[in-house]
Amino acid sequence: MRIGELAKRAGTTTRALRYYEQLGLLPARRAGNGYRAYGEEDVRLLRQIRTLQDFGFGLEDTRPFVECLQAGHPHGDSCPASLEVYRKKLSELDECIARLQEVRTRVSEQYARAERERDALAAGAAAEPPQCEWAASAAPDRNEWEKR
Amino acid sequence: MRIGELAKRAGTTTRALRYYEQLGLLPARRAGNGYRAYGEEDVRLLRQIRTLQDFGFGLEDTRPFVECLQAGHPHGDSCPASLEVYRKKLSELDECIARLQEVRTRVSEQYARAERERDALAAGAAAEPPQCEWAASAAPDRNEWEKR
DNA sequence: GCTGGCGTTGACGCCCGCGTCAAGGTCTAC
DNA sequence: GTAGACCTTGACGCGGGCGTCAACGCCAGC
Repeated sequence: MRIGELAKRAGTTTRALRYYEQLGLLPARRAGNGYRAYGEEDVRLLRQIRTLQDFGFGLEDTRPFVECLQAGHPHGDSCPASLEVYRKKLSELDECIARLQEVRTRVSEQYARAERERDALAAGAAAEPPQCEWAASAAPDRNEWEKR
Repeated sequence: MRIGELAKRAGTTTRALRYYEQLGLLPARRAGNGYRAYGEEDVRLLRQIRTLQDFGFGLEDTRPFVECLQAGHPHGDSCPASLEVYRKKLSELDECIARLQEVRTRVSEQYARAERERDALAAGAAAEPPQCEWAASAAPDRNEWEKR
């Protein structure tokens, strides 16, 4: 199988495959004409990589899985190093989720406060609706709360 | 106030300030010698930027807040455009958190499965210690990872 | 023999928010 | 006058995962 077909079968691009080879993931044999030559096992490797990427793993994090498959194990996660990556990623995910939830809380607090203040202003304006101009200009200048 | 002092007071660096100016956030007056000159109001702008950045806002997302302050409003979020950014960010956060939780679930499933298989192998190895090779290779090919 | 579709390597581009260096100008203190 | 602490602009680097182009080779079909 040549690079184009492998890319198609794994749902990626030739550029990505060459990049993986450059990283030392997914090395390729060469045909007589210099073309890269792949086999069915490379499809598995590649699918393993893509699956982990979908999970947000970086390419380096996929390396233990790939090496595990290359070593002939039934799954990419049949090796201790892969399990270790799982554990690391799970704790990273937990940390990340917690951080995002904390941020979400704080942002929504800010949003609620800002809306309350906006509504308070609108209510105040509605309470004393049509005011003559000199009265308006004599009132505390709403638009210039900031002294410069 | 010159750039170094402003940076120190806002807890950032001169490089960041120059970058903000380049983006059109935080423009600066110039002193006679060409040095950038800042006032107290710039401290407020900068603190607004830094706060939002801590929330994970991109610099462009902070622009409405900064412009709102520059327009003389009491808070960076006193303007509709800022509220709109809040809303957009909240929905982005929700989406992101949901995605991460989904991923977390799937990764932990994979992890659990991989550990079960490891333990099963260990138990099997302990139960029938020396097994012939053809029997080991006849193991059932349990769930494939994923395709896509 | 020519076209077109594959393949090859190499190199630069992108995004974002700066860090870091280079080569110089300005101001203060001794 | 000179050290050193600040300032200026400009330019390149980085990380991750490729996209995209250039310039060329290989091979099948007409």
